[in-house]
Amino acid sequence: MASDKTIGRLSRYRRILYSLQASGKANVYSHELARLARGTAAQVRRDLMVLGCTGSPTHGYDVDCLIESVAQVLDAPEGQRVALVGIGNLGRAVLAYFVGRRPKLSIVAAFDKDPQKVERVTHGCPCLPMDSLGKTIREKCIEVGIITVPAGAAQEVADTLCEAGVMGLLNFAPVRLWVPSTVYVEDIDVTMSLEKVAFFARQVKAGA
Amino acid sequence: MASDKTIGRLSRYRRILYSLQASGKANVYSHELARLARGTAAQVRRDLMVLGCTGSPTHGYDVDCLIESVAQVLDAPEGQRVALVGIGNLGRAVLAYFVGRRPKLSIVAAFDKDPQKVERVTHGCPCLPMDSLGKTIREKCIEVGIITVPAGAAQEVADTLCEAGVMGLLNFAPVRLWVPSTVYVEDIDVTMSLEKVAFFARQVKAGA
DNA sequence: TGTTGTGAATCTCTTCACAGCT
DNA sequence: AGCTGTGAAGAGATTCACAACA
Repeated sequence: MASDKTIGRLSRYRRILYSLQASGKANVYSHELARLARGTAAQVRRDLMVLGCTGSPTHGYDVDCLIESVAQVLDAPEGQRVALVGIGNLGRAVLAYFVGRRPKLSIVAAFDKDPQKVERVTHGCPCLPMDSLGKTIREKCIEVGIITVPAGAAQEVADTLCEAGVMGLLNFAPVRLWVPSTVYVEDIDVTMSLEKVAFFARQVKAGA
Repeated sequence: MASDKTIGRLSRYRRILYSLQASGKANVYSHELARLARGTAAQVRRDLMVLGCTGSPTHGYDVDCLIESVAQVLDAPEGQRVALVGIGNLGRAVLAYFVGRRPKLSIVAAFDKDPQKVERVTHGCPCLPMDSLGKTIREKCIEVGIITVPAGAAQEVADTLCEAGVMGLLNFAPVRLWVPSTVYVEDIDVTMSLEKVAFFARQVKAGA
């Protein structure tokens, strides 16, 4: 149905729509949304086609309706639970950002192998010991895992998560994870992104 | 010349090549590299075409030669300097990961508006006050900026960085940055990635 | 045999362009 | 006039497939 890329952009649109809503804007044109989302008007319209929601030539799209429609695609009606593994600086940053932001997608448990970090509550999220990982995933019906452990520990964590029934992983560790083909993995590779930026920063200077 | 995507993959290949080198492997076939990089053999060969380096049907590619060739594309001979702005959990995570990892791409200064965090050295990187941002960028000839400040502060930081001559930005803040068209921006949008993972985690379960 | 290097084919994503609407 | 919705065209990236080679 909707491609990987479209799903990503719908998420981005949603953030923009929330801020438009907060600023009291009731309607939005595709070209406005495009400007705010680094895209073209045609692309926005294409993406919005996957939602049921239709726009009007006179007022554009209704902001509330779009938010509703995006939620219908992106959010699970019954909600989805997420576990974060690795409470280092990165893990804490992700926790701090996410807690309470999406009612339908909440980080319900964090794990670390360091007992110092465990048995506390960080950003409203209980921190649990690593050896209870599989058990907790099953008990709390957690479907998504965020891996913020060092590279050397990532595969083992992924194995435990997958075995416990997680169907999607957001992986910050700079290694390829081997998981069953039914599990969706998205990598966030900061080194790659930074090297890309450095490369194109140079190109611009050299080229046109 | 080389596309955005190819440059990204070259960076990924490099990491894999380093680990192959560390494990004493002298040669590698395209299909091996593909397996380690989530790609196809044909794709790897295409990507490697942009390097001068050529492989042999009998032994595949020479690992040392590939590393050398990738460096010739990705690294600036004279090196590039990076500044990180925003020493929160996320900023510290990025600092900790990067320090000393790439001789040709080093974070030479970090900035924060909180005086508590300033005048210290984190992970071998001097932390400076925000009001010296522009001045330091110019003095140290910094070409790349990493933005790890909250969303509300990101645009202002970007403005200062661009004005001081930075040509590339790696942006973690969930906002669109407005910069001159000569500046390359790469966004890392964790919310988007997580929502994508959650979406496809559900699809797999529902679909095939 | 099994690999590389690459033209050609294919697939996917994006943009164009315009009918239909208000 | 200026927008949406969308078929069709275009651009870009990936994969195929095979000649050349060791």
